[in-house]
Amino acid sequence: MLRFGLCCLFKDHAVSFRTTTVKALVPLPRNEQLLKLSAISLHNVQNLLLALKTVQCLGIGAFRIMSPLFPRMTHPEAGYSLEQLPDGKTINASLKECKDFAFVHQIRLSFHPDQFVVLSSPNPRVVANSIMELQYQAALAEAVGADVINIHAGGAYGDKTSALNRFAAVFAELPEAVRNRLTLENDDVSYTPEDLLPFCEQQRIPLVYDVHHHRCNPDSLSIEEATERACLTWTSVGREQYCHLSSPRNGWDSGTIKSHADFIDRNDFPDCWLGRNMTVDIEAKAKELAVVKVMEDVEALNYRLRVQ
DNA sequence: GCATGTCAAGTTGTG
DNA sequence: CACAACTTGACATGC
Repeated sequence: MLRFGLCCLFKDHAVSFRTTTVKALVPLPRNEQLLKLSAISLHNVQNLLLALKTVQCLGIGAFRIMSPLFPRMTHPEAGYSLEQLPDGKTINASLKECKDFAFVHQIRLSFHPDQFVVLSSPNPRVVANSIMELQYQAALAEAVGADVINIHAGGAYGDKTSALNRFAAVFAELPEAVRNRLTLENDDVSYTPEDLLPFCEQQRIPLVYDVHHHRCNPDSLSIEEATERACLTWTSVGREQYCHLSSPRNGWDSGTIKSHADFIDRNDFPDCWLGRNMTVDIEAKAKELAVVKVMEDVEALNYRLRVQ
């Protein structure tokens, strides 16, 4: 069965996530910082549960959790632990509720740390910060039962092989909670599926195949070949494949193919994905509306196949 | 109230 | 060399 995933936010449903900035926190005395962070974190975890319930009502099978669910948690100055927050106990209880709900309803959960997490960087400070952030996301993933923390390979620095070697050295030393969740995704400027597949196969890191990035940044592999080989990086470790799908904002002949459209053009849905066992995250600005539309389109495509 | 500029962090490619 | 694009709002500030 194909299952479809929503990324982080909703368009029409009343689910909201709050955040704050270091700039706003730093002038406050510590106890007021913690009060503010506590209120935001509590709000966010309660809305995460609401998000999961909404997703379940819509028949959506996966949800990507916003990285700053607990904003600034790993920041050197403003950082904190849940135990330090006045509502820490309630927050932990709510996390458990999210985990139970996702398990009962089989909603697959994932994280996607943003571009600042770069394990291949030649700069040790960047790598150290990245590891901190991954540890935070792994603790969160553990608490809610998420099986995927997906990142990009990072910069190429003019030499992808050396960059991937640096990545491998860091990967080997990561805590188990990070290592067994970490996945790599082909990106739209540097690393193609062809660059990453041998590395992923060798390191036993699952490859999240982003077909939109592959179309923006192609290699010698067809979509069918990339899908199949990426699939093996998941099934060989007993896991369900994960892919990403989006459509270009202004069509494929515009100069802005990398930016995401509101909805998925049904022609962008790869035929070879029909009937597969995998999760597909829908990266589209119309959020849950776009996921629901893809599910309807795929239903129609399946119907047409059955009739033929 | 409402409009507007800002927000921790990295890297690449464009103008 | 500066800035936008990745993702995207929500927040903080100032009128």
